Amino acid sequence: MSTIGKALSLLDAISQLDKDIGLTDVARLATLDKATARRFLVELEKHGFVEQDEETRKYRLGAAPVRLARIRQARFPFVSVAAPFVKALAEEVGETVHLSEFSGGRLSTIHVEDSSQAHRVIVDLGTPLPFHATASGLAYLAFLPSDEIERALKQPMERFSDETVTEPEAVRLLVKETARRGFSINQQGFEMGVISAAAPVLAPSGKPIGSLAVAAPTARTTRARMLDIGHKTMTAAAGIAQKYYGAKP
Amino acid sequence: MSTIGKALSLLDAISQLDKDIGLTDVARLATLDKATARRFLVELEKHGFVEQDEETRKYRLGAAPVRLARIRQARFPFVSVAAPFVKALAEEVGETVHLSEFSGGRLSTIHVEDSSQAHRVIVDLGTPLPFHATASGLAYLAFLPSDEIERALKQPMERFSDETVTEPEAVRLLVKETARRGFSINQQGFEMGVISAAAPVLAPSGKPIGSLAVAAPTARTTRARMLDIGHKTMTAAAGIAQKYYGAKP
DNA sequence: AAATACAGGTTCAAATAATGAACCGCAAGA
DNA sequence: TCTTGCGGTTCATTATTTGAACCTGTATTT
Repeated sequence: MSTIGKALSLLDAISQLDKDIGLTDVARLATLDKATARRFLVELEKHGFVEQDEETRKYRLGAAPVRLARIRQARFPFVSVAAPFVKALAEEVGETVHLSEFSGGRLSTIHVEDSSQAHRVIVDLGTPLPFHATASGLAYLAFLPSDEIERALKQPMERFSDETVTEPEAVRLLVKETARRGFSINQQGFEMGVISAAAPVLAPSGKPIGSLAVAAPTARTTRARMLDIGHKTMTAAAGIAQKYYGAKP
Repeated sequence: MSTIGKALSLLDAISQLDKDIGLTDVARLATLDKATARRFLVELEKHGFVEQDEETRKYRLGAAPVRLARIRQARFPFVSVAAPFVKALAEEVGETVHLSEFSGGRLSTIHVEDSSQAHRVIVDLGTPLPFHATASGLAYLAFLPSDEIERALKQPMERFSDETVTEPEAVRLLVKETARRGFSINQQGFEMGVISAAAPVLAPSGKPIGSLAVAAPTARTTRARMLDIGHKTMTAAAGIAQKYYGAKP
């Protein structure tokens, strides 16, 4: 892997932490030598992607991405266009709704609207969503060209819970079902006790750019309710796509 | 410069463009060999920091910073805390107000609230604000420890307009005046026809983290009005700091 | 109070990755 | 048809990255 790739992976590792991290730990986490990690951190800090706490000497994500994100969103306001739909859907179904976007070879959560109920699913911002083990991932996969689906099915499939489907053949079936239905359902494949339904947000070309997903505790879901939620999610996702691509110059 | 630094500078160059750019052009812009630029772009694209238009083959800023920015803002909600103050100030003074943050060795605009007036100053998101030639920069400088001020004054000072102050001694005077007064005033030093007033947003330690600035067309400003605006900006900046540092865990 | 452990940070010879001139193939314009 | 300029690639040369061992300061243990 190139130096740049390694540095960006280090940044990625830091971004997935919710607290500051020391040099030794971050080097171990990114499987880099301490000296190498330090050089990368210094370089990243120079550009504002990382910052070091002056007191504790620990490192954390810096402010530079905020600037870049504002620029990106001025041209491609995906989150701001989608936010009202996410909120409306969360209110309609009374469950946590999250939006993910494909970027850097994976799907990551970029917006969350929590359910108003006390017992609700918590989704972390920035979490990478594995294609085979989440409703969002399946919804995304299902609308990819078949050669890209096959390529994704060849990747090793990590097990996240007792219910994770890790057989390529079984995943292929789920993907086909999702494509036919228009939305996906994932039962506890990522986290026990959570069932999700998701629909892709499609570009005019037909290519998915991300997913909209509802995550509910299994305790209050039935098959019928999930199908209903799935349909509503599909409608909302289509609404996002229409507004996002319609409003652009 | 390290490979990482070069790649991040390339990313920075791309971010400052408001349209897509081709390989040859971006290589020239970043003063890199075409082959080198391509390798960097591929690496940056793998991680989602850059994306290539499938049709035109041109490159643009990717979606990865959006994810990182959301994570950063969940912990340090500088923009979202400041936004209401920015808006209120814009309404109060009837001019364009912008917020900048120090990151990666420079001050960049991260939020803008346009004046409601037809004749208004346009501030671009993401624009780097030179310390010596903008009100924001002077406000930031003025509250730095004196050794850091001196270091900044030793940097070469670019001329942006006929009115840009480029003499270190003259800038030092402006900085001293700003420190005494609590806010800065910059008359057409960055762009002709624009006069600005700015105040720093200070951390509890006393270190500035960014600036709040009002930019008005010279045509409708008087010295008295700018002083009034300056005071209001100072109050708003202090409000941001109080809320930002008060609300944190 | 001395000893230990471990943190952040640095050094420099050895190992590896970055570099760029020259190249290819293609498409638009002359 | 020929030329120009684009995106993209190649590979011998060159410069950068690498990491074991090293400092130094500070908690923690004995």
